[in-house]
Amino acid sequence: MRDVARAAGVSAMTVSNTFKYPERVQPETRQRVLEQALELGYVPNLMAGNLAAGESRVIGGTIPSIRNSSFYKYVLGMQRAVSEHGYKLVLMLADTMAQERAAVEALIGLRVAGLVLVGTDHDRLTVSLLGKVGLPVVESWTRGPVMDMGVGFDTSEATRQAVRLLLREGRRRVALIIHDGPASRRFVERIPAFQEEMARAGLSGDLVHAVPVSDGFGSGAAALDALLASAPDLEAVICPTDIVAAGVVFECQRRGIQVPKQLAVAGWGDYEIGREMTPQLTTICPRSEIMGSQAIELLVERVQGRIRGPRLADTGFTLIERASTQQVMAEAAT
Amino acid sequence: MRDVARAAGVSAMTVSNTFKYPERVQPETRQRVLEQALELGYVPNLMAGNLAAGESRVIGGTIPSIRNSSFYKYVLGMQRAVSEHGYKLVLMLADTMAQERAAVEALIGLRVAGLVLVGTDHDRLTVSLLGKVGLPVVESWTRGPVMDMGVGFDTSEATRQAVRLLLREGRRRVALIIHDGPASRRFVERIPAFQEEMARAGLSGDLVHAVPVSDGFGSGAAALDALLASAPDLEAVICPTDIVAAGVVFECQRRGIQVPKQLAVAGWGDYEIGREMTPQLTTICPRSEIMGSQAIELLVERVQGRIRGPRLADTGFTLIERASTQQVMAEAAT
DNA sequence: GGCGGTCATTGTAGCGCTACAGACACAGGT
DNA sequence: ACCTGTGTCTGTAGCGCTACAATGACCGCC
Repeated sequence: MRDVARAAGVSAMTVSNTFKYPERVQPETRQRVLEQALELGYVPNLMAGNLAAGESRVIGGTIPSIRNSSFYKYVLGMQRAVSEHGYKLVLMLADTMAQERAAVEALIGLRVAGLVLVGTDHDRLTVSLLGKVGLPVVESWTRGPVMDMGVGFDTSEATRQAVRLLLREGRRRVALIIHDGPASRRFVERIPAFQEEMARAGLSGDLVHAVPVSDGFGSGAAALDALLASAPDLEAVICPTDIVAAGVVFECQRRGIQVPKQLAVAGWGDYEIGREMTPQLTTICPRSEIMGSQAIELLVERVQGRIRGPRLADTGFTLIERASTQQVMAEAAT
Repeated sequence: MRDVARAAGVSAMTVSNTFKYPERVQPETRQRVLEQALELGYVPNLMAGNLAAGESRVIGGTIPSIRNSSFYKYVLGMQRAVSEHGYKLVLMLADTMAQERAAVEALIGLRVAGLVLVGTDHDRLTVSLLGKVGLPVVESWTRGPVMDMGVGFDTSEATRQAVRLLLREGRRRVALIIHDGPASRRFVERIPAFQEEMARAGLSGDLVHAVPVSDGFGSGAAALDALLASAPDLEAVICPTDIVAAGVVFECQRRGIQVPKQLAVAGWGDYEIGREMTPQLTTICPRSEIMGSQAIELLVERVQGRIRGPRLADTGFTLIERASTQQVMAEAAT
């Protein structure tokens, strides 16, 4: 900074102001400073700046995996919102709670202005740490209870709507596939909603099967295999993601089971593949991008002191009905 | 830090050492400090630390999009390698050159130890800036020429191998689909290799069609449409990604074109969908995870002064032959 | 008993920047 | 001539930490 100041014939403070408060310095002076900065390859040291100012315009986020296209849109939403507010978004990967804890510590170490985490399953230490440092935190993909603020939609209601759709189409023997494993507890929430809705129709909600996240399409094949073994009269499945649903459909094609005629398949997440494959997948669209931007909005408002206390934003969902669950005329329509 | 020091009855320096050089302080003292830190929710301020020490253990990365599963593995590889070396990885999204420039500036501002960028297409200012600050940079998914260091594989050779495979299977009318748009210039490299290899077999290499990245599966349908319009006798297509290849296959299913019998379809990237769909996709496997970890290895070695000067690591590729291009017995084998 | 060596711990200076208060020039009003 | 205000620029102190040198305390050895 000193070099730039000298080169431009001004004081260090003027260089600082040029970058932080451009309107405080005269256009010509600013111009001269910027030219010299460019010439010398000077980029203000954010670390020193934030240290001195005691605040940062960086928001941290952890993402459990970048495999899914829902997360893609979710991150896009966050990115768009941070840009609009003049913040930066830095992301760290966290597939396990231990990794999440390490990521959160690093981000606190960077003294980010706020944090966006996925879900409500966190290490005890992570939670107590966040409580102590008092950093604004948004938990996404959840309806709570949250540490501080949350964004998400009602997955129980979404599950119930999916069940009702299948029942309306005349299916009786309906199964629910979920994911299990350390980072997947959020799928478990869907079970009671599924069972309640089945019970309300006088049906059994015992066909629940869990598969690991990591197997992707393969999970669909495995789940179908297991479900058909215990229920050969299976008529419909609700999958944890469109990926699994696609896996189920592909496996049906291999086995000669007709979808949707013999088996209705509902997905979750409105992935691209669901729109493109044949038959197209019925799915729950989570409006991930809005969830991402909403998370940032909450954070920014909190940082700016415009809101305080716990918040929980409902970003809604849509049940998109497509060919994979439609009993009648499904093939004729193509 | 002072509070922790007071609470543990030691000096601030001892607290600092406890975190930065645990072996320098006696186990009991260390224990006492760590307890107090946990109690008070103290996390060392990385910014102040890095500022004082003049170095950081953070590596920055930009990713153009987190839509693809190749990038998923690539990022996983980087993450694994940074953990092994005691570094942190912070990621920023950059879909356009302008966004990349902003991300690079922010990361330089954070005074990261090194940077991993995707591809060699960068804003002029980004390149000159990186040159001036002298930060170690790895460009990935490329064979150069690079600013500093690079990792990647020979996409021309991969293209040639794909063409040869199709010719061996007896296809003559072969098309190449690529992506275009600002962030996709790397696909263009494949064109000369395609045309050369076709010419070598005495065939025309004029069937080259570009589609936008953003349309996903839809690009496949669009490309097939355009190609069939100009060449109804089309026998094979090489796609820029497995997503596009899947889109082509889905479109063929809609139109009643048999794959691979009437049309051979080769993908690129070894995405999950290519293994799971029917027919399975022939594809170029880029070994993305190794590319990610190799990028970090280069950076760490450079930072530690064990290597200097330009580097270009070849992480190789594999041509995986599956049903979507096999002329004979393709259906009988299922 | 004095000396060097080792080890745990501690002061001090300074990393690069910004908040804040002050300085200085100039305009306009009285 | 004096004051007030405005707009632009500058000096100083200090953000939280670490490098480095320095301080003791203790040990073993001649």
